Amino acid sequence: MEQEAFTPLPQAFYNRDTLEVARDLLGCLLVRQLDGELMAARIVETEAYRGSEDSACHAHRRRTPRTEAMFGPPGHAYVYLVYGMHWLLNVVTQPEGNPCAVLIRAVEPVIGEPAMRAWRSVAGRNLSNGPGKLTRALRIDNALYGHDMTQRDDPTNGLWISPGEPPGAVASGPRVGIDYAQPADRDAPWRLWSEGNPWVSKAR
DNA sequence: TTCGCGATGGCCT
DNA sequence: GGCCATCGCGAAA
Repeated sequence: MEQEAFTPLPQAFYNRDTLEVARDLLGCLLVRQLDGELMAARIVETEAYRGSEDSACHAHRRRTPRTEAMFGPPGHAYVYLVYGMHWLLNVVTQPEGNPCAVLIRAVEPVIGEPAMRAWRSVAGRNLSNGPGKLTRALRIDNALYGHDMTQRDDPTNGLWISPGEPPGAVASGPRVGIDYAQPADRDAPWRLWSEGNPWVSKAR
């Protein structure tokens, strides 16, 4: 059964140090199913956001309705809107109550690329080489806020991550767009990507 | 190819 | 009222 190849990563995978999860997610498959149609894309770029100790993390200051999902169990989705128009997908990490997450910043289409392009008609890698681009290609928005990505509860619709092949080499650098953070957090090399992969987002 | 900038809305002060 | 974990357009080169 082909579906066997797309088993969701278990909660234990996410219930670890956030930076380790961010690294280990590289090469894994982000899987989206809509009305039975399966789409999958390899994760090639992530960023770690490390809770109350990280001034770049949305949950750094206090618990609010928006960041509620980050305080929940690991393996659930934290989805939010940025710049008034782009949905960004994060996966919650660490034990419940510790508000950490990994932002998925770029993916490489593997299965169902035509379906992604049918929904989002842009040229080449613009399909999914950025955090707001991949959510549009895979049709991820606020409806998936708090979604449990460790289970397939619905046989025809869902969002989860399956194991994949680790990249040959992992590169790292400062995270994007967090100039407001404390210098130590702003400069921390917690953005990780598959070295040499052309689908990695371009730093502006 | 790169650069400059407008769009757009929820959250936080 | 200001600030964004961004994108895509048009212009310049």
